[in-house]
Amino acid sequence: MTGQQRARGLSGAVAPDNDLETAPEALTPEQEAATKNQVFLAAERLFAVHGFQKVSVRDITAEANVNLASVNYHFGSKDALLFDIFRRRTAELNRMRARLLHEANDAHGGRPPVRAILEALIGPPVRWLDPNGDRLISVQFLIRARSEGTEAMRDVLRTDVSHLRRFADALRAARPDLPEVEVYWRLHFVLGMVHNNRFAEFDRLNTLSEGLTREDEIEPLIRRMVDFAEAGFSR
Amino acid sequence: MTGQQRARGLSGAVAPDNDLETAPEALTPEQEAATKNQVFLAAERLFAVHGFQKVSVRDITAEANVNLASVNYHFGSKDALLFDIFRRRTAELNRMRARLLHEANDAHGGRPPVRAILEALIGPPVRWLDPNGDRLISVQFLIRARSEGTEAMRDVLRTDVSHLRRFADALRAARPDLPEVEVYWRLHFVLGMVHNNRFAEFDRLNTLSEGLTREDEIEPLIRRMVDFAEAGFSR
DNA sequence: TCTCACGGCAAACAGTCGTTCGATTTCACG
DNA sequence: CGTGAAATCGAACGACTGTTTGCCGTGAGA
Repeated sequence: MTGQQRARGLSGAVAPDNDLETAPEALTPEQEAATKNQVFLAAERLFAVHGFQKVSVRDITAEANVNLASVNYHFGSKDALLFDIFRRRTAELNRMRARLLHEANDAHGGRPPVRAILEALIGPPVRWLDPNGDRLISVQFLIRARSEGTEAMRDVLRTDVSHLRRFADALRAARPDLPEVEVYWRLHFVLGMVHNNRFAEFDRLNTLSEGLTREDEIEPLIRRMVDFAEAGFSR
Repeated sequence: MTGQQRARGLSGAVAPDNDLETAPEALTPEQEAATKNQVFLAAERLFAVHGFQKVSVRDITAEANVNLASVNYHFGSKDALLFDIFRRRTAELNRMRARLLHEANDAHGGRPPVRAILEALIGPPVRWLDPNGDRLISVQFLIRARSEGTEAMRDVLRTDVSHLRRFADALRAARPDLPEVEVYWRLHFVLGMVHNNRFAEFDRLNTLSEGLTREDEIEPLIRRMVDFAEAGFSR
């Protein structure tokens, strides 16, 4: 990111003809309460599209139309803002996955088949890819966090596997005939499939297939991924 | 990356007791010819481990024990150095894959089965993961380039799919019964599996499996990946 | 009406970045 | 030995980074 313009407060947007009035341009309640949220959303969007290191605090505050100091005032630091976004989105995704896994447990007497487990694992992050939803940015952010995140984020990713363990346990229960280590490897492969759903990879796939692939058709994509992964588990 | 020490020439490493001699410490032939190569290798190693934006030119030249200006003198710019590494390693990988695909063609009368194609696609980059080899850094660099690369690198990745097209064509020939679009999607899934083989992901997998998974056993890993992918293509 | 904590603001801070400069050294070649 | 091109050197440049500072306007509660 190169050309950035000075972040200006909302009062800077008044029409230039009422200079004498100099009305303080009172902020509406939702506006003044929304500054922190505007920063949050602008940062998530910019980070998701351009990457973490390439987006400066000035880029964020300019995009959010707030003052430069807002990031440090509301979040403490740029890294803390990053971690805040990461933590919230990760929690949302984990909650969604856990609920689907729980439902699969209920529907299958505590022992869901492989396919139901994979649907709970793959479905939520892929459903977030829907361009008609408002989650596309969030999932791109999370995918990026995996390779470009701060030290704190990488620590969480590396050490906090409690959520994944529930899926690993469920898969082991569904395939007790399989050596344990094989289950872990196949889970790793499935996660690789999911994490590969970046904008750039879709672009490349579209170039290769000459427009045949349509990543905006979400449910068919989920079905394809679950089909592929289930087949991978079938032996 | 924080603490960097001033890059010093090789003459700075002379023993301190022969100050009077002040011999110019003549560089051996391989040393003087090696400056560009030292920069290349140091940069590849640092980029592979820490990421592109986090490594400064000063970090590189300090690691390579050369002068700060060497990067710009020999490569033009930091981005050009990055692109040079990317281009060379990509060409090597593509050559290796193409050779295996060619051999598979010869061995199967021009129409290799899915498994042979997948082995040519998966084998080379995973074989580079061997910690006993000298390619581990290169493959980690290439994986990182995929999400953190410069604009020029992303352009290449997005538009130059000529190499992948040979694999897509081979897979379509091996599975003429399959709708074309399904082949492209499954190829995308396989590539996702391959690109997920990062240090951080292995760390996470090891935490999850409590040390059961051994990513340094290369051939078993290749077999697992090909098994999984072949099964995914089996329907 | 006064008070005060809160949030927004412009400006500056100290540090790091990639890159460039001019001088010096090196070394093959005549 | 002398010459010139290539390579290396220390030092600096200007731009950009995240963060901090001091000031100001606001509005709810005493």
